[in-house]
Amino acid sequence: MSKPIFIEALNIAYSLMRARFWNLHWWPADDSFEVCVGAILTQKTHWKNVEKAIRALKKAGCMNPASMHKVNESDLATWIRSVGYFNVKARHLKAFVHVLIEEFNGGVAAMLEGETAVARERLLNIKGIGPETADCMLLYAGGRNSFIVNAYTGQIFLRHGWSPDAVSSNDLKSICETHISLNKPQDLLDYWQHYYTQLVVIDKTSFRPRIPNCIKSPLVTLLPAV
DNA sequence: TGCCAGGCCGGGT
DNA sequence: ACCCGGCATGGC
Repeated sequence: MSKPIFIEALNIAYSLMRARFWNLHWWPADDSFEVCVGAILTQKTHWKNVEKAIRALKKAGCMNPASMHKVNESDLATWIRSVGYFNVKARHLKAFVHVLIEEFNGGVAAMLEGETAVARERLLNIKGIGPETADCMLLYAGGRNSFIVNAYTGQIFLRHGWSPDAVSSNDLKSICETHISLNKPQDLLDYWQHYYTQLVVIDKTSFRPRIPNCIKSPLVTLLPAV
């Protein structure tokens, strides 16, 4: 298992991000089912476009497990058109609600219960749900302690020298889950929820990863670049 | 105008 | 175990 160069930075970074983005909350949704739907819709997609689709689903009376299970896939696709990849995403939404209804009686909480690793594996077995989507569902809809690693996380960690290059997403996830910690475990959920949100927001506002050695992150103005 | 968003799947080496 | 094309609209 590879290790980060500068483990302390992971928790120090939180203080810096928190100071900058004070109490940034996520995930924007009315209930846990909507979190899951949003997680699938936002794959490689601007959240603005997801908002449109969510409004359309609500207008169609489809933003609940039972209705979404009943409607046909092509109707679903027309309502979520604005997110792009609407045909595949309609199929993935149907796959998700199928399991949700058939195995858990439509209960999102029930689906995300139990051993975290087991619940996560259950999600990953559904076509259209990969690591990031599963962890978003667990962390934001299920209130489970599953740290979310996405492309941004790796880029930002690499840029600051917090992880060696070529660290896999799985390794990065365990590194974070081991070292991004608190003395009070009961606050860990909130901590990890903020952490992911802030990393995404930082990257959206300040940095495009395709320029190598780019030093523009707001964190770098506070922490020396490695 | 062209580039790219809060990924994931399937098929090919 | 990686690598890559496909999926597709909308905003800047």
